Amino acid sequence: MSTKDTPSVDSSEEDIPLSKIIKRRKSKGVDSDEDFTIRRRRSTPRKKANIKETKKPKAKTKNSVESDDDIPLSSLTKNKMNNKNESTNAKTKEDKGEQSENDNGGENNEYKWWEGDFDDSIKWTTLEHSGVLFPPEYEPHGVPLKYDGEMVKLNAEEEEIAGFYAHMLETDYVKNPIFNKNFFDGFRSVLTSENKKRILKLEKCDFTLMYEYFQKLRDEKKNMTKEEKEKIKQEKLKMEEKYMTASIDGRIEKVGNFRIEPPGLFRGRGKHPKAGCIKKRIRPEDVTINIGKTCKIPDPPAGHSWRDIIHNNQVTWLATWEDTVNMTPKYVFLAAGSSLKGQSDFKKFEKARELKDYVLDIRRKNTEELRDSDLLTRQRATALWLIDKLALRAGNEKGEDEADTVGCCSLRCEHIELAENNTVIFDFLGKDSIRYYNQVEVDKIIHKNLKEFKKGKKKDEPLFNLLTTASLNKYLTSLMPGLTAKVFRTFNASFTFQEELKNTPSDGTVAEKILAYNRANRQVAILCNHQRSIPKSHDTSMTKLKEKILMLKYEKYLLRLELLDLVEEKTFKNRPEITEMESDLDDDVIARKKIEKEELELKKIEQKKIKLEQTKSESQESKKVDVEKDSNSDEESSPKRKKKDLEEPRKKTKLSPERLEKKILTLKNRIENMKLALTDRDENKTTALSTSKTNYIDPRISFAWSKLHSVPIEKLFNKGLRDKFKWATSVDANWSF
DNA sequence: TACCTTGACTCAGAAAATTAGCC
DNA sequence: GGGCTAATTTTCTGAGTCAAGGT
Repeated sequence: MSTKDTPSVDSSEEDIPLSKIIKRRKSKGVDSDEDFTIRRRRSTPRKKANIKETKKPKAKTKNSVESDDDIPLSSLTKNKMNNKNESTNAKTKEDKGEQSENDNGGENNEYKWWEGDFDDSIKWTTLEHSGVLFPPEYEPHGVPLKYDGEMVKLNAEEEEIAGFYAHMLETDYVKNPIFNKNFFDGFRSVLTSENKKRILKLEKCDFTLMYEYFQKLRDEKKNMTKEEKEKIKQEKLKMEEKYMTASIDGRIEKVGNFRIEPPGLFRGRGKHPKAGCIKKRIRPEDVTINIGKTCKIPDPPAGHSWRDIIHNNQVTWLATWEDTVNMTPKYVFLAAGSSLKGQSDFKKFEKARELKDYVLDIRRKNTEELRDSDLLTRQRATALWLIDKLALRAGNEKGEDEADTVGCCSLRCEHIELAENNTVIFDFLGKDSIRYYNQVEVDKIIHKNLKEFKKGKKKDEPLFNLLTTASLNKYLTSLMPGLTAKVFRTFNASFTFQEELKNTPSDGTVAEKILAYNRANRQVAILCNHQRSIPKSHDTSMTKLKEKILMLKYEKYLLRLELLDLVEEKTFKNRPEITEMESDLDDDVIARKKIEKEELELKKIEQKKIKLEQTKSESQESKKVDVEKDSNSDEESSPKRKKKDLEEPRKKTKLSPERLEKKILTLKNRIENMKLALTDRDENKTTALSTSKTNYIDPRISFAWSKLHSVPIEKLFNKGLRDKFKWATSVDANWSF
């Protein structure tokens, strides 16, 4: 089970109702940070100016007017965002370097919204963009479908749909009966009446000709010359360029998903009832554009028109259309590194930090409510306990036409098993149909409550039958403004991460520190149940890496023997790094590595010989001498010789003791680093670290840690993350979540 | 419902490893 | 033999995709 070392309740306030405590604290200006062992981050009360309550946008008319008269954001005052005592000395030269890397196209006048206040109820005052990019029109290839052994010529529409399926022949989707049924229904619906009479069963359809044709195209593309590939890339870039950015309040920012999703088969996850349904082609007539009122409306593709043009500056999307499978809206947004997304991220993490001031009281009140006489209250308290301790998602109700996945509020009796010693076994499919399995020892009262909630219910009945996410969130908001179930996940992820980072060896190497960082990250990923499928090549690459380490150890062993031949061992009396034998390098391994090394050398010699013979046949006699020389060495390396060699003294490098010593130490470092990489990779095979890093862990923790331990931020965040989190770069080494 | 965040997966191309050739 | 560079192959990374959540 994942546990978190979260703060304990302040005993002096234990018996006072939560609402009174909050009121009392607010009136006294008491900051509950005192309750925490982690470092305080501010002396002034948490600024509220930056964290405005999220106003529910008013119901908007289709053509609501943008407020062009609003004050430009850039003119707003300097801020308190990374509070003064933290940020004043944090602007190092290094920071400036980082910023220049992050800004748009190398310009230095980047909009640093985090250095001022921002009002996020109005998302923009002017917004200009080029609309969306449509996928190319379908071009028929004429490859037929085989039905019951006979060729069937398809028209363009039929062929396109058949092609969607043919593309997926090697995937697991085609093993899913729901996927197949939905596809086949969709396919038959576009068939001509003649083909409809003929094509009756999917099992009799053979898409391999099309599949092979697509493979051929793929190979051709792969085998293009570098120049051809580059030309295509440039052409694509040229075509896409204008869609890639938008001008928001006069600033150029990147657009995220400017490409309209191409038609295809819906790849619903898990047992999604609509998996395999046809996603129809989206036309300009389906797309609504959101743009500044005075800005130029992008031209739709020739012969087409947009569905609608609106000017709604209370939302961030640039375009929207309706998904033809689930009838839900899809949007085009700015990229993750944009100011709007950055502000949203910042707000999210500040909200989670705000919870730190409330969480002790909320937990205490919740502990009381676990024993409340009212059933709804007990259910709510138990659910909140699970959300807090296990970082479960809220768990909204889901429709019949969606995959059967659950979160906390939608858990059913069948999803938990009550075992001995107050243990609860959770086993259900969560978001994306990822299995959540956890055996947890819980508080006695939780076990008792769950038992009570299950009593008399069938296995498919809801565990928390009186609770909904809406009612839970309404309750949470009454405890802290803007608090919802989701905030607990962010709070606990960031808090856990910060706590785990305390295990960083401050005198360790950079590699050791990174391992500690990844381990902390991994604890969060485990807590949030972020899984990934084991990479196909995992076992092979692990074996390879292990063998490589052994080979290095063997080489180090040879050098050590040589050194000890030249220098007396007692010289290295207090130098275990020189004298110590590698624990896993026993006689068998030494013998095996010896053979491997020799085989490698043999191979090299043979290759050299082949090469030389080629040269010889091509050119003059003068090479003959060399060839003979090599042939001799080959003779010596015959299997017979190999066996003999095992008992013979090893070859020496004839290096000086100083050089030998240096080489041994270099090898030692290489071995250590490789071992760390191996451990890291193995521990990571089923856990996806990126999701928590991107969405749940406050990036300021990482920037602070990177400064505190002198680990380059590039080792922790890739370019995309550095761009996304540029607002967090200026925290100092002692910043605390 | 509308709007936005969270999430796993894919695949192109970057990076690393390996090989070849030269001095 | 060793050090270096360039070419080629293999492995890994991350940007992009779009589905699936929460509020």
